[in-house]
Amino acid sequence: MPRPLPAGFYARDTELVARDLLGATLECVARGVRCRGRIVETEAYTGEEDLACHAAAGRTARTEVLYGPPGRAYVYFVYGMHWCVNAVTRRAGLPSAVLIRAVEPLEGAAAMRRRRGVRRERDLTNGPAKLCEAMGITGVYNGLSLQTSPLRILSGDSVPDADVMVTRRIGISRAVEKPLRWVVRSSLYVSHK
DNA sequence: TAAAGGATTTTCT
DNA sequence: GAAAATCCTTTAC
Repeated sequence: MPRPLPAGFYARDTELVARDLLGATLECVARGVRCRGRIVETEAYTGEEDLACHAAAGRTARTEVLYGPPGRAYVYFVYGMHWCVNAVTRRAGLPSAVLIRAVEPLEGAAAMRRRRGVRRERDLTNGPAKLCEAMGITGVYNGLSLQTSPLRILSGDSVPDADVMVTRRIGISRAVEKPLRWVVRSSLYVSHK
């Protein structure tokens, strides 16, 4: 049986955590229904100096969780309608996190279809807000430990380096300095996107 | 397949 | 007041 990833897993360099989260299992128990998905795409937000990271705005009510201990969920609301979920990384005081960008349904696909509406199977969870809607993840989970129910990340498959793509993504429109973000995804996701 | 525009509200300037 | 760690639909090629 898979076990929750230990606290030490998250207390490392954010890009490493993003890489190693591939293949792990995201689990959410909402309204008594358990959904599980295999993580296939992640994105690293490295800290205050990363202008694309919410922590670039400094310590505010919104970013408080980012400044807290690693291994907690940072769930934020964006574009007036979407939720997205992150795993907080590095020690308390260093605000950084890994955005879960896509999963492959492993369990609870029926509930996912119900929440998302009738869609092509591939469109169920292939985006950061799509997977939250599918699994029932909302702001009520913000700040919770990822090692305990209802929202957890469990050890999963190890993904060979050969099956991992790493993209150094540059740019947000308004910034003078370019922020750096690291997108990491498995070829399994790429192949059927 | 790609590009463009709208939805909708929180957040910080 | 502007932009946002997105998604969906429509329109064009």
